[in-house]
This record gives sequence, C-alpha cells and structure tokens, in this order.
Amino acid sequence: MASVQERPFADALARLKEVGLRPTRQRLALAKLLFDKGDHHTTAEQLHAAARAADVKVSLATVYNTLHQFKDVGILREVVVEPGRSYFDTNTRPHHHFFHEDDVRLIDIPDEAVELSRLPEPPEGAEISRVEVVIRVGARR
Amino acid sequence: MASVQERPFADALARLKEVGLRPTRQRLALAKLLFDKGDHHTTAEQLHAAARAADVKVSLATVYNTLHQFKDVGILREVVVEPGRSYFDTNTRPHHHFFHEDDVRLIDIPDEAVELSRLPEPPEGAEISRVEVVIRVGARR
DNA sequence: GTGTTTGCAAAGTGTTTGCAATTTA
DNA sequence: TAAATTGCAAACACTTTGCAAACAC
Repeated sequence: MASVQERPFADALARLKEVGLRPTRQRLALAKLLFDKGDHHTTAEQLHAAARAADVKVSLATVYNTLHQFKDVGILREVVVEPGRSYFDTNTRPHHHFFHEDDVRLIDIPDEAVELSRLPEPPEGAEISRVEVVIRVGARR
Repeated sequence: MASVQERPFADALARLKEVGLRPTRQRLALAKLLFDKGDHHTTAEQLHAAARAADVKVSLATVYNTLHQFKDVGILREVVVEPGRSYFDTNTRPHHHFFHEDDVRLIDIPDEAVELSRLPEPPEGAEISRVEVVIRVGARR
C-alpha cells in the first residue's frame, strides 16, 4: 500500500491553518510534496527539484524560507550530519538516524530500536532539549 | 593542575612524524596549539585566530588543509552539529557531546556517561563505522 | 486596502582549489 | 634538486537577505 499516514486525509491546507501559516500556493505545494508521501528526508535543493518536476513554480529562496518556517512551527525537523548541507525530516516524532556515508543518505531508525540506558547530567543551568543518535555506516568491506 | 595528558611530553614534532606528515613550521605550530592544552573543540576560524594571537603566521587555507590532514591521519575528529560550520575535536577516543545551543559550544561527554543498551542492525550490506550521540541543551527556562 | 509572501538578484558564510613561490628532505 | 607545502586570490556550495511586485484575507 502507498501512504496511509496517522491522519488518513492529512490535508496540506488544514495542516497549514493549524500552525498558523497562510496557505499560499507555494506553501501548499511544498507541504503536499513533503507530507503526502510518508516520512522522508530532503534537502532544499532536492525539494526544489521535486517542485520543478511536479510543475510547481517556486523559487529556491522560497523553498529555504518555507523549510525554516515549517521547522519553526514544528512540522519539520532539521538534521545536521554533513558539513554544508541541511536535511529536513518530515518525521518529527522522537527517533534516530543512520547516515550512510557512501551514498550520502539518511535512514530513519525507529525510536524503540535504540535504547539509551544511561544519560549524563546536563551542564550547570542547562536542560536537555533533544538527544540525537546518528549511526554512521559505510559499505561492508 | 594544567594539562598532563596520557603521553606526558606529547611532542608535536614526534606526533607529526608518527603519522607521516612533514613537520613544517605551520603544522608544528598548529599541532602545538591543538594538542598542548588538553582536549578541546575548535573551528578553522578559531584556530586561525589562535595562531594569529600566538604570533604564528599561517593562512586560513593552510589551517583548513591542516585540519583535514590531521583528521585524515586520525589525530583529530570532525564533529558536525551546526549547518555551515565544522568543529574539530582533539579527543579521538570514543565519546559523545553536549551541544549548547545558546552559546554555540560543544562539551565532551565521557564515554561511560552514556550507555547504549540497544542498537539497530545496520542496513543491508552496510556496517557501522561510528555511533554519535549529541545531546542538545539550552538554558533552563 | 493592508499586511504578508514571493522571486529575483545580490550578498554572505564557511570552505576548497589552482598555481606560483617557498620550503623540506 | 625533487617532491611536498604554503599563501594568495579566485572559485565554490549552500544559504540568507533586501526590496519591489504579487498575493491573501
């Protein structure tokens, strides 16, 4: 089966309204591309390409802005694993990642597949905002 | 006490010879700045500034090249936590990091302070090269 | 209408590279 | 002296920004 998500009719428009972003043509189109086909990871360039491929006219600048707005309202998560390139993850639930160093690609690890049985105290005056586990993998020699 | 490390008289020259890098004036100076004062994290800019401050003339390009050479021979580790900026860690032993999002700073977590009691199988045909845990922290509200 | 959003092109940041001059072995 | 390294400046990749035109409410 294709992409039945938690919310069966996950509607881009409703989602934008929910988070208080004006549903402009560009934002709607990008939201569709991002959220209508299951969890995945994208870079700005990739999303921009996907938009072009879908005959959606959006400037790269808008793609960047939109990705950050989506991140700011919490419907997207930014993952940094490579110098000079940001990945955005449509899965905002707690989970971790494989980073395949050969084909330069992120793969989700379900939260339950990782168990952190001991964590350090955060530094004085600080509190933990997120724990990220990245497992770097490469082709088996 | 100051910085008595594993190898008491950790000598920059010896270290470079060990890894097969010609001990040039620049590399020696950078190695001293990096390894003579205990484990820490630096960016290229920071190291360049430290060099200037110590009256060592090195170009930024050489700092970048040197950091990567040091990384390639395994005496430095690259840590990516922020888009658009690489940190280099003089601690190459297994360990993890706090990333303080307010003052944009890495803090070492000793390996024993984190216990990963369950790890997923790597994807088909791949093998794990490293497991990185980054605990993002912010000021307590 | 009014405030928001877009797209463009320009600017910005961190990093890499080509190459002649310099240094090291 | 042959090979490696440096520094400069130019090039790069990715990202952000300023601002006038277009759009949403």
